[in-house]
Amino acid sequence: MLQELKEAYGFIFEDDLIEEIAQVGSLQYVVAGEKIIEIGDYVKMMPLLMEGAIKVMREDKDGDELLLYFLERGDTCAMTLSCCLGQTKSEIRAVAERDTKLIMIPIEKMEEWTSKYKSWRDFVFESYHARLNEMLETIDTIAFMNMDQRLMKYLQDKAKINQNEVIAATHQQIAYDLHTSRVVISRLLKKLEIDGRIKLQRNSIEVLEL
Amino acid sequence: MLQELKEAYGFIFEDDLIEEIAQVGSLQYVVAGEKIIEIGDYVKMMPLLMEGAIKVMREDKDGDELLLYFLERGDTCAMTLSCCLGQTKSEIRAVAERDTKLIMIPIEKMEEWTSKYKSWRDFVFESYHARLNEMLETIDTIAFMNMDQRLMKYLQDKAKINQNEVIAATHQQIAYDLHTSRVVISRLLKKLEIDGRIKLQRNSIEVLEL
DNA sequence: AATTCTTTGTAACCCTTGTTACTGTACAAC
DNA sequence: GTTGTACAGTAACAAGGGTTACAAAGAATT
Repeated sequence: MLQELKEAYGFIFEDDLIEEIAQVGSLQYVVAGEKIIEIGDYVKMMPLLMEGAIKVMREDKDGDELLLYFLERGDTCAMTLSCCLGQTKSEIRAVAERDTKLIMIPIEKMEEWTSKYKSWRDFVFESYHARLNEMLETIDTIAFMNMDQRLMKYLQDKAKINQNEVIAATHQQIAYDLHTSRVVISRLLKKLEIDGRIKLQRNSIEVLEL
Repeated sequence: MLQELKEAYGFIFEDDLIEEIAQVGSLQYVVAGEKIIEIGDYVKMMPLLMEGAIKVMREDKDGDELLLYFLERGDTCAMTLSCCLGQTKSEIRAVAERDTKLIMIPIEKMEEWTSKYKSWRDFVFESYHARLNEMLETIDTIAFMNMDQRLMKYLQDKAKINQNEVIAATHQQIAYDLHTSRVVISRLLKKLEIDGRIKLQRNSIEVLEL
């Protein structure tokens, strides 16, 4: 674990801190599609993403969903972080987008490391910064873009995070992520295909324009 | 200044820190409507809100605007905070919603206080937490609500932040904040008036249902 | 091969929101 | 008072996107 930690976080954390993480952190593997955190959960551990990717979603009272953003290696979930510190319930749902390896850190360490390690403080601040910017981008997307543009951006983001220009997803699944209906997605996807920007197959979409 | 600082922040900051703030901070008065930070500005000072209220806006390349949230006494702008730490440009615009009194802190102090004062760390984390939740609420609003609901929520929020159930605003100004057109706002306001939820006058709106 | 289930394509329709255009009214400046 | 300007009301229409309904095509099961 130590070696992997150094690979993923060696550039930002001091050796002392990395060793502490290796000691108190517990490895956890999550297969693609599996839920990591549910809305309303109390968060007792903070995840550091080692490998894979995580999809962060928002849901309202009526069960309407919306994709917020993806997390990659080196990221941590600032929302979770925020919940850890405040001892509040999770406001979001996290689902493994790919097979994912996490290191879970007990929240008691948070306070300790924050005063002890400058690199940890910087990491936490940087995470908040990154997450606020992701949220801003999400707001830009839903506030200023039409559904066809949102869809294209979604496909590009998803191809990138899965490191594969062929996306495995049904129209219905995409519709959930973008908080719209399957019919709308089918309609727009067909239009994108006619325009030569994607190629449609059953259960998968190839993004031609990246 | 010391006395006011104790009133506004005495419950969260140690006396030592409050004295430091009083020493290095500079008071600044901003009248309602005046701009505080523009998109693209480099941020050299961090504001602590003593009195008044600030409106935080997002704008895209085409000049389309959207209100993100309001800040009140005791708040700081986490976006600014985030920019200070990262030495990046502002992603948002801040405008005084009411006459506002700020204490501006040089960003050099940030790093120092973060390692020195636990209460400062907690404040910064709490600010991030609050801002992330505001952003989530903003996303909920634009993603899950219709324009009539958004408008009513906007009027209520604005009445609250201005501590006055009579809102001074033209339909056009509201339209900018909600990123829609004047005609749409006029239409929906008239409907809200017919439903007995507000009362319309020229240049002002009285919110009856709070 | 026949059946069933899942996924996709598409038409028709409706509602919300955005656009254009025109009118009337309050208010300030002259 | 007359004029000009900002603000508000409203009609008519357009566009985007949500809904319902149904058909066709793969894939899985029997």
